[in-house]
Amino acid sequence: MARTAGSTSSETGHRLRQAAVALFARHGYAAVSMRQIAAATGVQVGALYNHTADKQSLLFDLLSDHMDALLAALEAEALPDDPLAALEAFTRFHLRYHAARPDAVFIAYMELRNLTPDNFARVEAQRRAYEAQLEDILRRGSKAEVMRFDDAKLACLAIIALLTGVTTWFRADGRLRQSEVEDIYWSMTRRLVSA
Amino acid sequence: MARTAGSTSSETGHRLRQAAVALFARHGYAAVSMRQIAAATGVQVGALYNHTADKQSLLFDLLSDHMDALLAALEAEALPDDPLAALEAFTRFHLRYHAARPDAVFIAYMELRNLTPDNFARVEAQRRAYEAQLEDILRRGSKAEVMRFDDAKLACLAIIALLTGVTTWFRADGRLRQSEVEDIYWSMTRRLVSA
DNA sequence: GTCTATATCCTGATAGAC
DNA sequence: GTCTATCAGGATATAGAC
Repeated sequence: MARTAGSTSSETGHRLRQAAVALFARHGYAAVSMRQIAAATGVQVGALYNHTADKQSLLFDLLSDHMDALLAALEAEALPDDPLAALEAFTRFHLRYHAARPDAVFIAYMELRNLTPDNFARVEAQRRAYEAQLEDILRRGSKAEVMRFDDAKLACLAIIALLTGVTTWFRADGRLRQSEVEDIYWSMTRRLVSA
Repeated sequence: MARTAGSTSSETGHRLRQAAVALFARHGYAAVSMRQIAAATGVQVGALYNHTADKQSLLFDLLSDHMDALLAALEAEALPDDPLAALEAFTRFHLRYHAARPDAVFIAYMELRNLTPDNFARVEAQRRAYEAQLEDILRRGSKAEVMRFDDAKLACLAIIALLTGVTTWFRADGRLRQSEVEDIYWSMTRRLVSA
């Protein structure tokens, strides 16, 4: 597990993490003080340290737990064997999962540089494990000649960037519904690698 | 002009801005102190304030000047009238310009949230002006039936995300040369909107 | 234009009462 | 588990000598 200290299940611990995710997403890790987090949690600052060893552990736990949950959710999807069907399932899963938790997604790639080198390496490994699943789909699609691209690694990174970019503008009450966005982005992803 | 105080042309002013871009890109605006910037500039902290009104103005000037320069460089490209040729020119320009100044590009979209609301609005307007150029190409391509997509705005955002994502992994001494990356990404961009 | 010194405030983290 | 009080240090920004 990612946790180094403190409890996840306690009510205060839960509120602490919710407050930290929201504040880090809005202002950035370095710009948010433990006092601000305490206020948003509804306790005094000293009480926070019953639930996290320090500020760095708090950030690491948020990121690492997010990546754990993302990987677990993807595995629970049970992607089809057919490469094109798997790519569609991955695309829709990625969009749906990320749209549902914009704050956690945002800090998971904006606050990487505020992790200590050790913690960064661990979160990076989790991120690579996730991307490896997409790259595997692409390689299988290329081998089966139902997909075509110049470079599997770059196609993988391009699709991740394309899909994750949605989080910067998507709003649940915006012009387009979640399902419409999914359809449009699946259309673009399919074209990107079409044979 | 973006500048609110201080000089651009002085030697110290120039070093200050170079140091600030590098440090903000590596550690983030909020995590970098004026003392660190002074040390990297080669002066004492008090001297910085002869070249910038305060830390916020420094950030704003860096971002705003970057966007100004990006827009000016794009206009200097004199994109072709033909929509597909224009899209290729835009794609290669974007990749080339961004690969050449990774630090400035990085902070230009990572540090937006550390701008005051007024400053944020101004930089956002500059960014929209840049994206509007791409959207115009796409609309002309659609009208001429040499491009096809479900939604011009989303296709625009998707292409920007796709291309800008390159900055997160591209290294001049990496596996691929700049020209190879350009070719591969132009290939993917073309497919994305192909009729 | 740069320096040193300083004002004022805020930071993460801890100690010990309850 | 939460509180109050506090420590030691670092933050931005300014003043005034040179």
